[in-house]
Amino acid sequence: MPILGRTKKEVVSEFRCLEILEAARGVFARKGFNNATMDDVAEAAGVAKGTLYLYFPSKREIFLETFRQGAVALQEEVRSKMDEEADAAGKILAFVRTRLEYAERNRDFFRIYYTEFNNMLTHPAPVRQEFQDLYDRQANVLAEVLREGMRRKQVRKMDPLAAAGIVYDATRGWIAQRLLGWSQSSVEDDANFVFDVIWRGIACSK
Amino acid sequence: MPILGRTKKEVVSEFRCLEILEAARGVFARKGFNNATMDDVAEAAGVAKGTLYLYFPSKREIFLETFRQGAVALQEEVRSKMDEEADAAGKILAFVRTRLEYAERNRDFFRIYYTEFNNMLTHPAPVRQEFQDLYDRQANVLAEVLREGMRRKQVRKMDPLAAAGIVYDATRGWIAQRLLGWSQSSVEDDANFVFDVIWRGIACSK
Amino acid sequence: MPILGRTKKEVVSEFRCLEILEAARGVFARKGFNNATMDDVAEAAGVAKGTLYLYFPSKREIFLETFRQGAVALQEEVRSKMDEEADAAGKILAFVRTRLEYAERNRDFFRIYYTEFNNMLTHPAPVRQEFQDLYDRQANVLAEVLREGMRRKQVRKMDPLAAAGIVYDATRGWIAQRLLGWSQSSVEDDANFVFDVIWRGIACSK
Amino acid sequence: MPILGRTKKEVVSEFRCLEILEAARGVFARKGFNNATMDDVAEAAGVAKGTLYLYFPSKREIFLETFRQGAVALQEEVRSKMDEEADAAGKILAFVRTRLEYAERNRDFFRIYYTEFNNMLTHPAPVRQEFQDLYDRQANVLAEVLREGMRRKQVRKMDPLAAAGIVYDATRGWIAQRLLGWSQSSVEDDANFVFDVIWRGIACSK
DNA sequence: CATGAATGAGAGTTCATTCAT
DNA sequence: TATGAATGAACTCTCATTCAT
Repeated sequence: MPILGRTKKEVVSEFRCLEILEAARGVFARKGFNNATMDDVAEAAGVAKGTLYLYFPSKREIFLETFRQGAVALQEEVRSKMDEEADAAGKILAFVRTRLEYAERNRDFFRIYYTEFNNMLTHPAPVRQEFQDLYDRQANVLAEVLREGMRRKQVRKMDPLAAAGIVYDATRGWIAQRLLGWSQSSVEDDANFVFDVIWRGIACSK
Repeated sequence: MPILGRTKKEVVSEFRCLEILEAARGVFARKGFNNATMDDVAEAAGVAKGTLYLYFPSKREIFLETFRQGAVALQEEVRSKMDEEADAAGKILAFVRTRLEYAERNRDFFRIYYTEFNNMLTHPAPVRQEFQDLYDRQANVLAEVLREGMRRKQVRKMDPLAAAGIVYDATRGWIAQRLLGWSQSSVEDDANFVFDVIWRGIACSK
Repeated sequence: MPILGRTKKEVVSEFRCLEILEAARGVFARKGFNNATMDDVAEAAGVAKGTLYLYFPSKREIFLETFRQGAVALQEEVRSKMDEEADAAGKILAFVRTRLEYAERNRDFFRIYYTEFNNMLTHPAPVRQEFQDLYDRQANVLAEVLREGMRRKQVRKMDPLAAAGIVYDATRGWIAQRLLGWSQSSVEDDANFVFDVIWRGIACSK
Repeated sequence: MPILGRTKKEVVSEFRCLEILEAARGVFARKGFNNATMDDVAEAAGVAKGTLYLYFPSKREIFLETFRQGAVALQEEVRSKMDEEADAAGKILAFVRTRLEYAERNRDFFRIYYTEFNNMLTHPAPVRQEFQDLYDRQANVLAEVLREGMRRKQVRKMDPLAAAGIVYDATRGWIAQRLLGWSQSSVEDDANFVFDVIWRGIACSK
């Protein structure tokens, strides 16, 4: 008896999926993709090993979904926060701060993100495109902001995609440092610091 | 008949070691640590599997040595180029440019560097310290340059280690982009661009 | 639906365990511990190699269990038969005869027992104690019987443990000879012969 | 220039052989056949691994020679001591005592003897006969002594080979106990004890 | 003669995946 | 739908033996 276009079964199934992904995220973050076993995931999820294969076709796919989920959520949160801001400076600060905050709230995801992102970009062709798209979209949003900023003379003339790359990398690197416990400051302070340096780097000198 | 304190055998042995590392570097870069097998390495090196174990005690150790070698060489090259420069700006540009150049010449090493560096930092305790030290040393050199720059009023007052982190990450990120083929510019141009943004970000505004 | 406190699964699992041990016993008896491979055992048991590791943590542990099983069963059978007898002579005859009979019925076990017992006593520390205990217990039972016999003037005054050693070794040696096919007599006759010699050796001369 | 039918080369070669066997005996005694490596043996002998193969065709053959040597020496010593005695009792005591003494002086050999003797008897056909012969010869000497004793009414009527087996096994077992450190008595006392029990077991009751 | 670097078959063990229940 | 016992290919590492020097 379909309700709101979804049967009860579908709801249960989706819920199970999420439970598994939640558990998997923790396991992958703790052990890394290769050292995590399906037994680990099954145990963490409280289901039998075989059950995992009812919801996902392979270990790799669980992993990727775990990753996708976090990446999409991150991206949406970042875009939404950026949208609330009016100018380039505000948007870029929002970009940096939101990512730092998200990382703080989703350490498991970010640990995966850092340990496996490059892996995925460099090695096995099949998934590569999907994640490159994810990056591209994010970078393009940033580039668009910068382009607009240039039009308004707030940002220096430069390759917008290149500048986006620097914003991205500086943020990314800073999150890694926080994850490794190398920063004692608040997220707020760190975000402001990174933004400050970057913004001076790309802003029109008055 | 020892020549210059080394017998012929020692020379041959060391040469064999290097051959294996060379081959291993390629394999690890192509497949990643976990997916590379000792058979792969042996075949690439043109020796039998057992031979690998005459020169290295384990797969892990081959990998680490591969890594160490590249990291140390990189560090030395960077430091030497920085030493040739007189002031903070010159030294930082040297830092960025030398790393980009080195990456260009040692793509295999950098592919490993990116895919496994975080892995090592986050996961298996035993080696962690060694590679953290490597990073620390590099970061400290950079921080010292910045500190000196601040004293001379060339660099704004800020946490030198934090600033070093940004220089480091922006460079690192840029190299990744080049490795992924996302930049069409010359190393020279890219280095100048990254330096330009960073330097404006941290320099004393006139 | 648990029956008698055991689910069907547990029964099956235990049965599988026994199947594997049975097969392993044959393999180890035929080839010895070192020359037997896990492939051999798996094939003999009619399961895949990986299955062995569902039931036992290592080759060594399969072997030891194989051994333990036989040794414990032997010991219990011997002790029970000895208990049925009233005096030292009867008990010692029971000791000799039961061991010979058991060996006849469990040739595989005894082949292992002879080829690996000393091995275990002399070489690898970890298991040693367990098997030494097994021997000690058996020897002590025998010694106690002899002590009682001395009290009743049926056995000559002598070190009971030393005498127990001789009973033990003579029996052990005789079993080896039977296993090697060097005796044509019946178990009964051989048992009587060994007992006769030993008993005259240790009994009080009238 | 052959002297006494042997060239200098042959003498050196034989000496080298003995050195290797000496070293091998220690290694095999300490680690057992399977766990001893040719590297171990080479190192203990102070030669290169390849050299071992100049003198022996295989690891197995070194081991067997090690064994043969000790077994033959033991047998000769035992036979010679028995020959010095006039009657059955004296000869059997000589048998027991000489073996115990030899074991005391050649612990390495006996450790091998016990850990591998059965191994060789039960498992790999090719060598089996040789060592069975060794046992047979010894047992036959003993049986002959007993037969003569029976003729002289010193020993009870019984199967001489069977009785020889018991003498053999009791002695063998006792040596094992000494090797394991389970006896505190002197060799002399132990020999007398074993002889005493056995002799009463087989002697004509007056 | 002596060496020891090189070999490669083969060992024990792991684990993603399947499938009968 | 859920299970988990079973699978077997693939892994790292060992070591007796060979052979160019």
